Amino acid sequence: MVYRAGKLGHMPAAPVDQSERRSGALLEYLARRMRLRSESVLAPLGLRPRHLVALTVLRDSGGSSQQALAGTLEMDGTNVVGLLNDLEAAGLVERRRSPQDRRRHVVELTTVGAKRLNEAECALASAEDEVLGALAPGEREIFYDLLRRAAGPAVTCADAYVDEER
Amino acid sequence: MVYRAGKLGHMPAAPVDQSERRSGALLEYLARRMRLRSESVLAPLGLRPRHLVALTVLRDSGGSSQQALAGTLEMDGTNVVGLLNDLEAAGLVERRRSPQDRRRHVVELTTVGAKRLNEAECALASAEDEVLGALAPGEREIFYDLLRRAAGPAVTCADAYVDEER
DNA sequence: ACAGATAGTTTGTGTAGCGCCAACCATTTA
DNA sequence: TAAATGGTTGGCGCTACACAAACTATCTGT
Repeated sequence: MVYRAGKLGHMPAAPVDQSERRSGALLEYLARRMRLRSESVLAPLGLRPRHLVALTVLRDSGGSSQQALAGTLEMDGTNVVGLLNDLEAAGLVERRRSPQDRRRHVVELTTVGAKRLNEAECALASAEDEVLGALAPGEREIFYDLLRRAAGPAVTCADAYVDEER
Repeated sequence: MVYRAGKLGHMPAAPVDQSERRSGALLEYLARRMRLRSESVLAPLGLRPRHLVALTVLRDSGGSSQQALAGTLEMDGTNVVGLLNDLEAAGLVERRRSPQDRRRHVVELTTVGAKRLNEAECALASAEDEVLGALAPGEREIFYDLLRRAAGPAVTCADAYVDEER
């Protein structure tokens, strides 16, 4: 549904402000700031933001096939391979062949991986403090909750193995 | 330095409880999904997510020097030049020399730019619907508000080149 | 008025992420 | 047995970005 609030958007200075949900640019903006800071914080741990995302997904889903992971992360399968290679080389993740279908790899966090993820998240706290500094603790809590719920469907959908067609 | 659980070492093993600050990965994740969708929606308008961010900042700050813009966007000055070249070539933005300091360019949205930004945001609504679909409208409102406040300080701060009425 | 700093621009270099294609293996399914 | 599927590898090409160097125009301080 495309609603034009009216084609009159003009007036440079004091208009409309139909700021209902214009989250796109803001989200991008915030995420960028967060990433810039995260990178430096994460570097000593040998991780990059992507890795964190992948690890988080894996923790929350409790393991998934690479294909499903590629789906959740919305990135190309071939690149997922590289990502997992990194993580596995670091011992943070494990690929096991699925007993049901031995073509598949079931990817799971290792204990070390979970621990490292935890550390990383702690280390990240300062970055978040900086980026989300304008929010009060309570608000940040809400923010986190909303983030999680927004991301949730894809992430929490742990079954991850159901898929055909496509 | 290796991060150790040290002083906040309560709960070394419980995976679920420290759900306070976990926004980093989620933010990144959501932003990525949003960007993927935004790109396709924005393409027909000849814009990319970065442009959107820049335009948004410019609108919200009501104009700023390139240097200030580089600061807000946290990107290198030389790359801002290219970004603005695009935008100016498309007539969405205008560089005027500052009367106070003629070395400076004051960058401002043009009327066309404001209009285009508006259109882009409308076009983006569907992308947002998709990505934030799990949130109820009211929640989305809150989410947007939080985003805005979190981003706010940096954006609103811009050294206020007083200037209205383009 | 001159030197040095500053805003912006241009060009060029290097790095990294990522989508995509193609070839290939192991395995499953028809 | 043939075809489809999950994963892997390698390669191509594009884009974003930081960074550096050189240049112009302009400001500022002594």
